Amino acid sequence: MSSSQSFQSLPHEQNCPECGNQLSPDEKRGETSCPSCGLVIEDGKLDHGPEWRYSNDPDGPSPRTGSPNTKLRHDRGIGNTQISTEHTDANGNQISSKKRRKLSRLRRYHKQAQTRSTKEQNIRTGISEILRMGSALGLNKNVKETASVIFRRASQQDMIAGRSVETMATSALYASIRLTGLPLQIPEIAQVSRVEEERIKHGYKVLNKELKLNVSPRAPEDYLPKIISNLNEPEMDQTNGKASYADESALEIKARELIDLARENELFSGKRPIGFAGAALYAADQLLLGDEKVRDCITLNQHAIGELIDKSPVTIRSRYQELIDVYREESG
DNA sequence: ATGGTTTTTACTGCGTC
DNA sequence: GACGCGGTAAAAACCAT
Repeated sequence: MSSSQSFQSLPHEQNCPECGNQLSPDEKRGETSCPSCGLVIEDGKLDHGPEWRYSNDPDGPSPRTGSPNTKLRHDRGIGNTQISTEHTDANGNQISSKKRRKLSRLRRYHKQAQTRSTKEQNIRTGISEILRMGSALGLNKNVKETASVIFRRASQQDMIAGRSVETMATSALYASIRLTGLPLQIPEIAQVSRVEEERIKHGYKVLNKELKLNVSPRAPEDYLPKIISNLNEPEMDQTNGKASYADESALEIKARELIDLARENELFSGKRPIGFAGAALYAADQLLLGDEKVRDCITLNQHAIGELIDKSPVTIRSRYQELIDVYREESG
């Protein structure tokens, strides 16, 4: 199902999705926020590169050790520190029994600190779930990291109590997917989660509200590449050829045009965005073919599109009609 | 739970191959 | 006759409250 093409993230917005003002990056705090409404777009944008210098470059940063800071570990990676059980120090000298006792005590504290609270434990399992599901869905690191950040914040604000870690982890992943604009829907995520769809939906709602995630509604365009990439999948009827116009990019461009038109005319309210995406492709195909009745492609009929986006042909028809109406209006 | 809206289901007729 | 398409009424699903 997954193709590399369909999971690319969108370019970052320069303007606030909330109020439209120019965004200002705050280097010190490592976040990009809107000066007008205070919406934080990118939080914790730190340098996660290796914290050591490669050579004896005297101008380089002072060398620090340990693995790079990452949000994908419940303790951001610093828990990798180990206190050796060897009875010798770094130079191979014996350690006194007094010091050994101290070290053993430190070791114990350290271990406790790693998973001290149940909160930390929750974050640990939550994030490992996010990683598991993310990998199953073929998501890139950014999406998983964003999901982890959301999950961590949820935990810090005591939103996990009373809900299952699984639920909130899945919901955080879905929230991250929505923020990135990936064309994945809850049913697809539920397939790799251990949680029912309804719970994901609810958890996502809670996250959205409490953390003020400010997710914009789905853009129908986001679905186009995914649908198009499935148009000529091998599992589709082999007797069906390709479309007769030049290439698929023409189809996508036309479909985008139709969707833009629909947006200008405020047709989206209440309707499933994916329906517009499917219908726009259908309409684009019709328009591009024009009067050319003969075509070797029947993959783009209402039924086939409906199958691809899991909607009925009736829905395709309705959206198609709405799209064509504004299109005809526009072009006289 | 409820009520408004959208989507689906099931059925229709029409034109084309 | 099979197929694609358009329309419709009623049922079902969905969603905000």
